[in-house]
Amino acid sequence: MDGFRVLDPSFFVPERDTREIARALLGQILVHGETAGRIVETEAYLGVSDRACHAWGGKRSPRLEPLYGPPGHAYIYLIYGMYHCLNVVTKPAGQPECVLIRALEPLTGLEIMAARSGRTKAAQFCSGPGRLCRALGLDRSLSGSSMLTGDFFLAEGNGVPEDLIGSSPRIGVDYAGEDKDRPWRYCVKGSPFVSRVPGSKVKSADS
DNA sequence: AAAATGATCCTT
DNA sequence: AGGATCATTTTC
Repeated sequence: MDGFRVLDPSFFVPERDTREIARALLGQILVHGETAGRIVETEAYLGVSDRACHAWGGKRSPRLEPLYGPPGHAYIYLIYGMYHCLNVVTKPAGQPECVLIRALEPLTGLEIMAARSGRTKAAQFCSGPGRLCRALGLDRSLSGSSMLTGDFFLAEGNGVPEDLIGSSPRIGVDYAGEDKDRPWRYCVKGSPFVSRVPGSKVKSADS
C-alpha cells in the first residue's frame, strides 16, 4: 500500500533558494498515514525580511519555534480558530524561511479524505491549505516534527517541468505592504486541484 | 486581564 | 458579503 520513498535530505541543501524549493516541491508527494497527495500549489515565505512571513523582523514565540528549526521540519499553526496550515522549513536552523503547502492532488486514502472533509468530489478534498490539513488529518501536534522520517513525510514524486509552473501573488497577505504582491505563489498550470486559478478571484474547485 | 487578529473555508 | 471559532499576540 505504501511504496513511497522519503525525499532525500539533500533536497534542502543550504544554498538552495526557498523560491526554488517551492517550485521543486511541486510534483513531490505529501504522506500522512494512509493518505497521500501530489503537491500542486505552494507559496514561498522568505524569513525575517519578508513582511508576509510570520518571522518578519526576527519575531520569535513558542508557536514559531519550529520555523527556526532544521530544514524538512513542519511548521503547522491554527488559523481562524478552525483550520490548520502546513509549512515546510527550507533553511538551516536559525533561518526562518518556509514553503506553505496550499493544494494537493489526492493519490491514496481517498475514502478517508472524503469522510474527513465531508465532501464527495476529489478536487475539493485538498484544494486549499486548510482543506488539505483536514483531509490528511494534520494539526499543530505535528508542528516541529521532521518530514524526512516517520509516517508524516515528504516522498519523491516526478517533479514538474518549468514550463508547466505558473507564478502569481500570494493569497491572503494584503497586510504585507510592499511584499504583498511578490509573485511567490507557484501552481501546476491547468491542474484542477489548485485552490484558486491565478488571475481569478473565485475558487476553482468549488461547484 | 481584555481585546484584536488572522498565510481560511463555507454558507447566504 | 458575512459568520464560524480560538490560539496567539497585542494592548491596556
